[in-house]
Amino acid sequence: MSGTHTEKYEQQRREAIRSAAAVFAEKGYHGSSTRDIAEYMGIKQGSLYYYFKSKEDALTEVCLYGMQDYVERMNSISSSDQTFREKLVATITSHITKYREKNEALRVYNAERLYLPESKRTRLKELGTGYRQQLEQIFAEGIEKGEVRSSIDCQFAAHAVIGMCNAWGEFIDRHPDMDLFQLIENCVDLLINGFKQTENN
Amino acid sequence: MSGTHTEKYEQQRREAIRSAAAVFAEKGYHGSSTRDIAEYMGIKQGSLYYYFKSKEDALTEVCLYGMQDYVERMNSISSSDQTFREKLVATITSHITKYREKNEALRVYNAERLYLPESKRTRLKELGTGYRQQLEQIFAEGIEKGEVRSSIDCQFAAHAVIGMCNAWGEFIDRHPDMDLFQLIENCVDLLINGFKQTENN
Amino acid sequence: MSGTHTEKYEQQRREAIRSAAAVFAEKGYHGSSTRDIAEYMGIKQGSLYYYFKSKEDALTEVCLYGMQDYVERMNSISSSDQTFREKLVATITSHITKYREKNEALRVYNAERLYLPESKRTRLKELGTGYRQQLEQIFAEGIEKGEVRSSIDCQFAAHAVIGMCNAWGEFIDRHPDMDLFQLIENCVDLLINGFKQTENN
Amino acid sequence: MSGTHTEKYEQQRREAIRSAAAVFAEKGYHGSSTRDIAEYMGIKQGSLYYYFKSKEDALTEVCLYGMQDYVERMNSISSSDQTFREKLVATITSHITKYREKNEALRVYNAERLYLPESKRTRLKELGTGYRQQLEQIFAEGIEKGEVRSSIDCQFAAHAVIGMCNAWGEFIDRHPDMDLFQLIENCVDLLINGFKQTENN
DNA sequence: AATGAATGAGAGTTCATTCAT
DNA sequence: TATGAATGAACTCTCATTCAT
Repeated sequence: MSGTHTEKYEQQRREAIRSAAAVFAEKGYHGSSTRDIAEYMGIKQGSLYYYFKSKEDALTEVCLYGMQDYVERMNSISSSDQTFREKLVATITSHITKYREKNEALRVYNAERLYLPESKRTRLKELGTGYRQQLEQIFAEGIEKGEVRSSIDCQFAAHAVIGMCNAWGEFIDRHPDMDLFQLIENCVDLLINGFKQTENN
Repeated sequence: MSGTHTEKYEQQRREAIRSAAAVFAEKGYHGSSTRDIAEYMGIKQGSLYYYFKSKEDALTEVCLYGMQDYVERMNSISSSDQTFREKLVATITSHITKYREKNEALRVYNAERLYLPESKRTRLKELGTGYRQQLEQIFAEGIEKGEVRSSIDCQFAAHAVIGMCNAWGEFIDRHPDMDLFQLIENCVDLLINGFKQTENN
Repeated sequence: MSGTHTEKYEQQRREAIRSAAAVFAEKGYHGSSTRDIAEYMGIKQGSLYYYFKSKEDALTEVCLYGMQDYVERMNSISSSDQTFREKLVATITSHITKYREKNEALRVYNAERLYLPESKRTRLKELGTGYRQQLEQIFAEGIEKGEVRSSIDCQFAAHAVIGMCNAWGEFIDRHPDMDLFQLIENCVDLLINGFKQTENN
Repeated sequence: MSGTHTEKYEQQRREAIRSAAAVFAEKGYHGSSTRDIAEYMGIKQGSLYYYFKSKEDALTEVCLYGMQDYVERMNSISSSDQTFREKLVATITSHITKYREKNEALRVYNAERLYLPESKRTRLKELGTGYRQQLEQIFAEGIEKGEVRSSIDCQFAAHAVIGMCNAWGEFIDRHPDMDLFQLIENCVDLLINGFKQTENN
């Protein structure tokens, strides 16, 4: 891909993806027009098609973009040698702060990816599945080390963490004044206590 | 409202709301056309306007409809004389099973209400706030009775429960074979343990 | 088809087909815009889609319309009990006068049908083939009765007649003052002499 | 024209005309994009404008190119000292084989020239008229020498030959397996017999 | 000699909405 | 109570064309 295009092109293309992310995040995929995106970017509508083959293509790119470093952070968390608790804290922190960093692309991924046709969703699904599996693995290790009670279903646990983070993500997006530090602490507290080893279990 | 219209009209109107809910839930608000809704209902596109002033009006009605008995159930749970645990179980069960009963209206409320202009959202906000406050109250009582540790922030707790239920709701909607009983049990387990009184707290 | 729509609808639809025929005939399929057609018909662009599913659909209908009574006339000629010469005269007359009657639809069929996807062309092909085969049959009879020399290839003959008529059709369309009577006579003369039995053949 | 440009330029320009011919022939004038033409030629869209002032200009050039050696051949046939029959055979053979040689430019001339504005069509008309007049002259000579009956209208005859050849040209273009030799023989046979002197005429 | 980037106009199509019947 | 017919605005997308480099 790089090599076939000039530096300027790639730069503008990234800009286009970011613009699409911002607009989709605000108005939703179907609620956004290509003119909206172009205007946000400061070019004319028709010129968008120099960077995207179609509006759907734009959505695909935004979703991929949104997942990428999200997944990368999980890779590094998962492969580190922290304890279960530390890894869980890191995961939650990473996930929630991404929303505060206004990572519109991730929100778009969560809210709009289902509008993509199956064929364009395969790569996205792989990324999502990869993320979840690493989180499951963290829980599995937690059970091994006795930090998590063995009755916990790792799949359930992973989904629950992700779901809760996304829910809070949406929330803080609409409440910009919220104290993230306190929120993360509360989440960690809830989840750690909810999953941890108990005397009689 | 009632009184000016015949019985049949009201009946058809409810049918129109349910149709709109079904279509919005499947395709999203902007992705749905008024023709889609009319077709789903078995009437012609123009006839919809006999029941809705506009498409936006339809969304408003759907969201209200989606919230109504959801909130009502919470009213009866909240005012019953069950224990904290029982109330939490009832809340989660009510919330999650609503999704399995294909309560499309609730999904639409969660996913699309933000497309409504502020003015049309006031009543919805009141309902949502009411729901959350009752849930907060349940936690407050849990703390009083020593079933929940006092360090828990009731607002946080309520939001967390709602967020998690919605997340699972979306999930089971895409996984129709999932075992709801097990899921609810896992949720209850996580939340009860996550919030409950501990020795040193 | 009839029965599902009102009388007015069918009437307007026919009007739409005629308008499309006129516009396509003048500017070609790709050179015509749906706005052109609508304007010609005296309605607004968007309203066209009440009568056609797409521009391509309009082309299909025009082509079918153009072939229909053209083929019907051939049916009646072919099944009459005229002599070979009379049938040939009738065919040529019918074909050429259709162009003078400003049967734009037939011109469109000839010039633009290849832009239709294979799937939409089957019915058209059948009609065209039917027409040609009846003409071939006329020649076959001519041979039997000794009016056409037996060395003539009926397929070639039929194609030649059709091709020549179309060529003249285009021509007279651009030369509205031309004397059709003389032209038809010349064509008949050429073809009859070209195909007729000779002493040494 | 030559003199202001290098050799390479003229070479590339001819290549551009041939490319435009090929693309126009396949998709029609309005159905072709300048990008199609450029791609066919192996250059970029914008670069086409180095060789053509506009798309319309390209069409003009293609039509001229298509007529040129077509007319030249007629010149040499017409000025040779062959018999009427020989000249007719040569004309038909030349015309029909041009289509098999995939002379796209000629097809484009026939199918698309009417899209050009009057002003750009004068030179084309001259060429076409010249061609036809030479063919008329051949018939006139045929009458003089008693090979064609005197009642024949030379204008009609010339048009008829051209029309028939074009019709078959289009046909063989869609039927690449057809036996050209047989076809030409049939055409000659039809036309010679159709026009020749008869006992009683 | 050729291109990358951009544009403005216009294409086909959809759709919320209206209204006479 | 419901519909057929129409509309106008908006939409996604294409394309001929320009021009600095």
